[in-house]
Amino acid sequence: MAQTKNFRFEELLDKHHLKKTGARLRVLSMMYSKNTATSQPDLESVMNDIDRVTLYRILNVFEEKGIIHKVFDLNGTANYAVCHADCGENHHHDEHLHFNCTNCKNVYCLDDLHMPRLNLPDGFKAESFTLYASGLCPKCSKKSQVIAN
Amino acid sequence: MAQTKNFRFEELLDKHHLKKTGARLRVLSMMYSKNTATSQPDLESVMNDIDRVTLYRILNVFEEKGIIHKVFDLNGTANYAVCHADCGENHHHDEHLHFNCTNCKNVYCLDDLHMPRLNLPDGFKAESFTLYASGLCPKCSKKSQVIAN
DNA sequence: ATCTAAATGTAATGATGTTGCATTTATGTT
DNA sequence: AACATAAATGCAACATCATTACATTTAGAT
Repeated sequence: MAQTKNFRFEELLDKHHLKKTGARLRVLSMMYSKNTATSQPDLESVMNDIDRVTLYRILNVFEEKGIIHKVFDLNGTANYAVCHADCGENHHHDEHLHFNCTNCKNVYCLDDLHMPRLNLPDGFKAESFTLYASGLCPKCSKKSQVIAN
Repeated sequence: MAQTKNFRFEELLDKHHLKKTGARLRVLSMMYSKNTATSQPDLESVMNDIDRVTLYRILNVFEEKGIIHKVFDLNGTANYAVCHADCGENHHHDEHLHFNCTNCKNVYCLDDLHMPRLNLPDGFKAESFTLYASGLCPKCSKKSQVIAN
Protein backbone atom coordinates (compact mmCIF):
# COMPACT_ATOMS: atom_id res chain seq x y z
CA MET A 1 0.00 0.00 0.00
CA ALA A 2 2.78 2.34 0.87
CA GLN A 3 4.12 1.49 -2.54
CA THR A 4 0.86 2.19 -4.28
CA LYS A 5 0.74 5.56 -2.64
CA ASN A 6 4.33 6.39 -3.43
CA PHE A 7 3.74 5.41 -7.00
CA ARG A 8 0.87 7.84 -7.11
CA PHE A 9 3.08 10.65 -5.83
CA GLU A 10 5.78 9.84 -8.33
CA GLU A 11 3.25 10.09 -11.11
CA LEU A 12 2.13 13.42 -9.76
CA LEU A 13 5.66 14.80 -9.83
CA ASP A 14 6.21 13.41 -13.32
CA LYS A 15 3.07 15.07 -14.55
CA HIS A 16 4.43 18.44 -13.47
CA HIS A 17 7.97 17.82 -14.76
CA LEU A 18 9.43 17.83 -11.29
CA LYS A 19 12.21 15.49 -10.28
CA LYS A 20 11.25 12.72 -7.90
CA THR A 21 13.35 13.51 -4.87
CA GLY A 22 13.03 12.07 -1.38
CA ALA A 23 12.15 15.39 0.15
CA ARG A 24 9.32 16.05 -2.27
CA LEU A 25 7.87 12.59 -1.89
CA ARG A 26 7.91 12.89 1.87
CA VAL A 27 6.23 16.27 1.78
CA LEU A 28 3.53 14.95 -0.53
CA SER A 29 2.99 11.89 1.58
CA MET A 30 2.61 13.93 4.73
CA MET A 31 0.24 16.46 3.19
CA TYR A 32 -1.96 13.85 1.58
CA SER A 33 -2.23 11.89 4.82
CA LYS A 34 -3.76 14.80 6.69
CA ASN A 35 -7.18 16.35 6.37
CA THR A 36 -5.87 19.67 7.62
CA ALA A 37 -3.55 22.24 6.15
CA THR A 38 0.14 22.18 7.01
CA SER A 39 2.36 25.11 7.89
CA GLN A 40 6.04 25.20 7.11
CA PRO A 41 6.92 25.03 10.83
CA ASP A 42 4.81 21.84 10.98
CA LEU A 43 6.86 20.35 8.18
CA GLU A 44 10.12 21.46 9.74
CA SER A 45 9.36 19.80 13.04
CA VAL A 46 8.59 16.49 11.37
CA MET A 47 11.34 16.55 8.76
CA ASN A 48 14.12 18.22 10.63
CA ASP A 49 16.75 16.68 8.40
CA ILE A 50 15.55 18.71 5.43
CA ASP A 51 16.70 22.27 5.15
CA ARG A 52 14.29 25.09 5.84
CA VAL A 53 14.98 26.72 2.49
CA THR A 54 14.43 23.46 0.66
CA LEU A 55 11.03 23.09 2.27
CA TYR A 56 10.26 26.68 1.42
CA ARG A 57 11.10 26.05 -2.22
CA ILE A 58 9.23 22.77 -2.36
CA LEU A 59 6.11 24.46 -1.06
CA ASN A 60 6.53 27.29 -3.53
CA VAL A 61 6.98 25.07 -6.55
CA PHE A 62 4.06 22.86 -5.51
CA GLU A 63 1.90 25.93 -5.25
CA GLU A 64 2.97 27.24 -8.65
CA LYS A 65 2.16 23.88 -10.20
CA GLY A 66 -1.23 23.80 -8.56
CA ILE A 67 -0.51 20.76 -6.40
CA ILE A 68 -1.21 22.62 -3.17
CA HIS A 69 -2.75 25.95 -2.29
CA LYS A 70 -1.87 28.46 0.35
CA VAL A 71 -4.17 29.69 3.07
CA PHE A 72 -3.39 32.00 5.96
CA ASP A 73 -4.48 31.11 9.46
CA LEU A 74 -5.64 33.47 12.19
CA ASN A 75 -2.05 34.43 12.96
CA GLY A 76 -1.25 35.25 9.36
CA THR A 77 1.10 32.30 8.94
CA ALA A 78 0.88 30.44 5.68
CA ASN A 79 -0.65 26.96 5.67
CA TYR A 80 -0.73 24.66 2.68
CA ALA A 81 -3.28 22.09 1.68
CA VAL A 82 -3.49 19.70 -1.23
CA CYS A 83 -5.74 20.82 -4.03
CA HIS A 84 -8.51 18.32 -4.50
CA ALA A 85 -10.11 20.30 -7.26
CA ASP A 86 -8.66 20.93 -10.66
CA CYS A 87 -5.94 23.44 -9.95
CA GLY A 88 -3.52 24.19 -12.72
CA GLU A 89 -0.38 26.25 -13.02
CA ASN A 90 -0.99 29.66 -11.42
CA HIS A 91 -4.65 28.89 -11.55
CA HIS A 92 -6.17 27.92 -8.24
CA HIS A 93 -9.66 26.97 -7.29
CA ASP A 94 -9.70 27.11 -3.54
CA GLU A 95 -13.06 28.77 -3.38
CA HIS A 96 -14.22 26.61 -0.52
CA LEU A 97 -14.45 27.21 3.19
CA HIS A 98 -11.30 27.35 5.28
CA PHE A 99 -12.08 26.58 8.86
CA ASN A 100 -9.52 27.63 11.45
CA CYS A 101 -9.97 26.05 14.88
CA THR A 102 -9.27 28.58 17.61
CA ASN A 103 -8.29 25.79 19.99
CA CYS A 104 -6.04 23.35 18.12
CA LYS A 105 -5.17 25.93 15.43
CA ASN A 106 -5.73 23.43 12.65
CA VAL A 107 -7.01 24.66 9.32
CA TYR A 108 -9.57 22.44 7.60
CA CYS A 109 -10.47 22.73 3.94
CA LEU A 110 -14.16 22.04 3.64
CA ASP A 111 -14.28 21.44 -0.08
CA ASP A 112 -17.97 20.76 -0.23
CA LEU A 113 -18.93 24.23 0.84
CA HIS A 114 -18.68 26.40 -2.19
CA MET A 115 -19.01 30.10 -2.54
CA PRO A 116 -22.35 31.67 -3.11
CA ARG A 117 -22.51 34.11 -6.01
CA LEU A 118 -22.09 37.67 -4.89
CA ASN A 119 -22.77 40.96 -6.56
CA LEU A 120 -19.78 43.22 -6.08
CA PRO A 121 -20.06 47.00 -6.18
CA ASP A 122 -19.42 48.70 -9.52
CA GLY A 123 -15.90 48.42 -10.84
CA PHE A 124 -14.68 45.52 -8.72
CA LYS A 125 -13.59 42.60 -10.89
CA ALA A 126 -13.13 39.55 -8.70
CA GLU A 127 -10.88 36.75 -9.86
CA SER A 128 -11.15 34.50 -6.87
CA PHE A 129 -12.97 34.13 -3.60
CA THR A 130 -12.07 32.52 -0.34
CA LEU A 131 -14.22 31.97 2.66
CA TYR A 132 -12.87 31.79 6.18
CA ALA A 133 -14.48 30.69 9.37
CA SER A 134 -13.08 30.30 12.83
CA GLY A 135 -14.41 28.48 15.82
CA LEU A 136 -14.16 24.98 17.20
CA CYS A 137 -13.51 21.93 15.08
CA PRO A 138 -15.36 18.67 15.84
CA LYS A 139 -12.57 17.27 17.99
CA CYS A 140 -12.20 20.41 20.08
CA SER A 141 -15.88 21.11 20.47
CA LYS A 142 -16.30 17.59 21.81
CA LYS A 143 -13.47 18.15 24.27
CA SER A 144 -14.87 21.44 25.51
CA GLN A 145 -18.20 19.74 26.20
CA VAL A 146 -16.49 17.15 28.34
CA ILE A 147 -14.69 19.85 30.28
CA ALA A 148 -17.89 21.83 30.76
CA ASN A 149 -19.65 18.87 32.41
CA MET B 1 -13.41 70.85 10.07
CA ALA B 2 -10.09 69.45 11.07
CA GLN B 3 -11.02 70.44 14.57
CA THR B 4 -14.39 68.80 14.39
CA LYS B 5 -12.73 65.62 13.25
CA ASN B 6 -10.07 65.73 15.90
CA PHE B 7 -12.70 66.29 18.52
CA ARG B 8 -14.46 63.18 17.27
CA PHE B 9 -11.29 61.12 17.65
CA GLU B 10 -10.64 62.49 21.12
CA GLU B 11 -14.11 61.42 22.14
CA LEU B 12 -13.42 57.98 20.71
CA LEU B 13 -10.25 57.59 22.75
CA ASP B 14 -12.02 58.84 25.88
CA LYS B 15 -14.78 56.33 25.38
CA HIS B 16 -12.24 53.52 25.51
CA HIS B 17 -10.24 54.97 28.41
CA LEU B 18 -7.20 55.58 26.25
CA LYS B 19 -5.03 58.63 26.65
CA LYS B 20 -5.27 61.21 23.90
CA THR B 21 -1.76 61.23 22.51
CA GLY B 22 -0.54 62.75 19.29
CA ALA B 23 0.47 59.42 17.81
CA ARG B 24 -2.94 57.88 18.43
CA LEU B 25 -4.82 60.85 17.02
CA ARG B 26 -2.68 60.82 13.90
CA VAL B 27 -3.20 57.10 13.40
CA LEU B 28 -6.95 57.50 13.79
CA SER B 29 -7.07 60.44 11.44
CA MET B 30 -5.15 58.59 8.78
CA MET B 31 -7.20 55.42 9.04
CA TYR B 32 -10.53 57.21 9.00
CA SER B 33 -9.51 59.25 5.95
CA LYS B 34 -8.99 56.16 3.81
CA ASN B 35 -11.48 53.71 2.40
CA THR B 36 -8.89 50.95 2.36
CA ALA B 37 -7.15 49.02 5.08
CA THR B 38 -3.74 50.12 6.31
CA SER B 39 -0.72 47.97 7.01
CA GLN B 40 1.86 48.82 9.62
CA PRO B 41 4.49 49.48 6.92
CA ASP B 42 2.03 51.99 5.41
CA LEU B 43 1.79 53.79 8.72
CA GLU B 44 5.53 53.70 9.23
CA SER B 45 6.27 55.31 5.89
CA VAL B 46 3.89 58.18 6.59
CA MET B 47 4.71 58.68 10.26
CA ASN B 48 8.40 57.94 10.30
CA ASP B 49 8.92 59.98 13.46
CA ILE B 50 6.90 57.50 15.50
CA ASP B 51 8.62 54.35 16.69
CA ARG B 52 7.78 51.01 15.06
CA VAL B 53 6.95 49.46 18.40
CA THR B 54 4.67 52.34 19.34
CA LEU B 55 2.69 51.88 16.14
CA TYR B 56 2.58 48.17 16.76
CA ARG B 57 1.14 48.74 20.21
CA ILE B 58 -1.30 51.39 19.06
CA LEU B 59 -2.68 49.00 16.47
CA ASN B 60 -2.91 46.23 19.04
CA VAL B 61 -4.76 48.28 21.61
CA PHE B 62 -7.11 49.70 18.98
CA GLU B 63 -7.92 46.18 17.89
CA GLU B 64 -8.54 44.99 21.44
CA LYS B 65 -10.88 47.88 22.00
CA GLY B 66 -12.77 47.18 18.82
CA ILE B 67 -11.83 50.43 17.11
CA ILE B 68 -10.18 48.66 14.19
CA HIS B 69 -10.06 45.10 12.93
CA LYS B 70 -7.27 43.09 11.41
CA VAL B 71 -7.34 41.48 8.00
CA PHE B 72 -4.53 39.66 6.21
CA ASP B 73 -3.75 40.47 2.61
CA LEU B 74 -2.58 38.09 -0.10
CA ASN B 75 0.95 38.19 1.28
CA GLY B 76 -0.14 37.36 4.80
CA THR B 77 0.73 40.79 6.15
CA ALA B 78 -1.69 42.31 8.59
CA ASN B 79 -3.83 45.22 7.45
CA TYR B 80 -6.10 47.21 9.71
CA ALA B 81 -9.36 48.95 8.95
CA VAL B 82 -11.72 50.99 11.08
CA CYS B 83 -14.74 49.14 12.33
CA HIS B 84 -17.86 50.76 11.01
CA ALA B 85 -20.11 48.25 12.66
CA ASP B 86 -20.60 47.84 16.36
CA CYS B 87 -17.39 46.18 17.46
CA GLY B 88 -16.72 45.95 21.14
CA GLU B 89 -13.83 44.79 23.26
CA ASN B 90 -12.58 41.46 21.88
CA HIS B 91 -15.81 41.21 19.98
CA HIS B 92 -15.50 41.90 16.28
CA HIS B 93 -18.03 41.96 13.51
CA ASP B 94 -15.99 42.01 10.37
CA GLU B 95 -18.13 39.50 8.57
CA HIS B 96 -18.12 41.46 5.37
CA LEU B 97 -16.15 41.09 2.17
CA HIS B 98 -12.45 41.96 2.12
CA PHE B 99 -11.36 42.73 -1.38
CA ASN B 100 -7.64 42.58 -2.10
CA CYS B 101 -6.57 44.22 -5.35
CA THR B 102 -3.87 42.18 -7.05
CA ASN B 103 -2.54 45.28 -8.77
CA CYS B 104 -2.39 48.12 -6.21
CA LYS B 105 -2.47 45.67 -3.27
CA ASN B 106 -5.08 47.72 -1.44
CA VAL B 107 -7.57 45.96 0.78
CA TYR B 108 -11.12 47.28 0.65
CA CYS B 109 -13.74 46.51 3.27
CA LEU B 110 -17.04 46.17 1.49
CA ASP B 111 -19.29 46.46 4.48
CA ASP B 112 -22.50 46.10 2.58
CA LEU B 113 -21.76 42.57 1.48
CA HIS B 114 -22.61 40.33 4.35
CA MET B 115 -22.11 36.67 4.80
CA PRO B 116 -24.65 34.21 3.59
CA ARG B 117 -25.73 31.61 6.09
CA LEU B 118 -23.90 28.35 5.68
CA ASN B 119 -24.46 24.86 6.95
CA LEU B 120 -21.22 23.51 8.31
CA PRO B 121 -20.47 19.79 8.52
CA ASP B 122 -21.32 18.05 11.77
CA GLY B 123 -19.27 19.12 14.75
CA PHE B 124 -17.92 22.39 13.43
CA LYS B 125 -18.99 25.31 15.62
CA ALA B 126 -18.26 28.55 13.82
CA GLU B 127 -17.83 31.72 15.81
CA SER B 128 -17.01 34.08 13.00
CA PHE B 129 -16.81 34.25 9.24
CA THR B 130 -14.77 36.33 6.87
CA LEU B 131 -15.02 36.53 3.15
CA TYR B 132 -12.10 37.32 0.89
CA ALA B 133 -11.94 38.17 -2.75
CA SER B 134 -9.05 39.17 -4.93
CA GLY B 135 -8.98 40.77 -8.31
CA LEU B 136 -8.96 44.31 -9.64
CA CYS B 137 -10.38 47.27 -7.78
CA PRO B 138 -12.32 49.94 -9.69
CA LYS B 139 -9.29 52.19 -10.12
CA CYS B 140 -7.03 49.43 -11.41
CA SER B 141 -9.60 47.79 -13.66
CA LYS B 142 -10.13 51.17 -15.30
CA LYS B 143 -6.38 51.55 -15.80
CA SER B 144 -5.98 48.11 -17.31
CA GLN B 145 -8.73 48.90 -19.80
CA VAL B 146 -6.88 52.02 -20.88
CA ILE B 147 -3.69 50.06 -21.34
CA ALA B 148 -5.48 47.35 -23.29
CA ASN B 149 -6.88 49.85 -25.79
C1' DA C 1 29.22 5.79 -17.55
C1' DT C 2 28.83 10.52 -18.35
C1' DC C 3 26.76 15.01 -18.67
C1' DT C 4 23.68 18.71 -17.41
C1' DA C 5 19.97 21.05 -15.68
C1' DA C 6 17.54 20.82 -11.60
C1' DA C 7 17.47 20.37 -6.72
C1' DT C 8 19.55 20.94 -2.38
C1' DG C 9 22.40 22.94 1.45
C1' DT C 10 24.66 26.86 3.43
C1' DA C 11 25.09 31.51 4.44
C1' DA C 12 23.31 35.79 4.66
C1' DT C 13 19.90 39.63 4.60
C1' DG C 14 15.55 42.14 5.34
C1' DA C 15 10.92 42.48 7.10
C1' DT C 16 7.88 41.70 10.77
C1' DG C 17 6.25 40.36 15.37
C1' DT C 18 7.19 40.67 20.21
C1' DT C 19 9.12 41.57 24.96
C1' DG C 20 11.71 44.07 28.76
C1' DC C 21 13.12 48.17 30.64
C1' DA C 22 14.12 52.99 31.16
C1' DT C 23 12.14 57.47 30.19
C1' DT C 24 8.57 60.64 29.19
C1' DT C 25 3.86 62.33 29.25
C1' DA C 26 -1.30 62.73 29.95
C1' DT C 27 -4.41 63.33 33.35
C1' DG C 28 -6.64 63.11 38.01
C1' DT C 29 -5.81 65.10 42.59
C1' DT C 30 -4.25 68.29 45.77
C1' DA D 1 -0.56 75.61 39.21
C1' DA D 2 2.23 71.91 40.93
C1' DC D 3 2.44 67.15 41.84
C1' DA D 4 1.96 62.17 41.74
C1' DT D 5 1.17 58.17 39.11
C1' DA D 6 -0.25 55.02 35.84
C1' DA D 7 -0.05 54.93 31.06
C1' DA D 8 2.38 55.62 26.86
C1' DT D 9 6.52 55.91 24.36
C1' DG D 10 11.34 55.01 22.72
C1' DC D 11 15.17 52.06 22.58
C1' DA D 12 17.53 47.74 22.50
C1' DA D 13 17.23 43.24 21.73
C1' DC D 14 15.59 38.82 20.08
C1' DA D 15 12.62 35.32 17.45
C1' DT D 16 10.51 33.99 13.35
C1' DC D 17 9.70 33.97 8.70
C1' DA D 18 10.46 35.19 3.77
C1' DT D 19 13.82 35.49 0.31
C1' DT D 20 18.12 35.60 -2.52
C1' DA D 21 22.93 34.22 -3.98
C1' DC D 22 26.06 30.84 -4.63
C1' DA D 23 28.43 26.48 -4.19
C1' DT D 24 27.54 21.52 -4.16
C1' DT D 25 25.02 17.45 -5.07
C1' DT D 26 21.83 14.55 -7.56
C1' DA D 27 18.07 12.80 -10.81
C1' DG D 28 17.37 11.60 -15.24
C1' DA D 29 18.52 11.95 -20.20
C1' DT D 30 22.09 10.53 -23.57
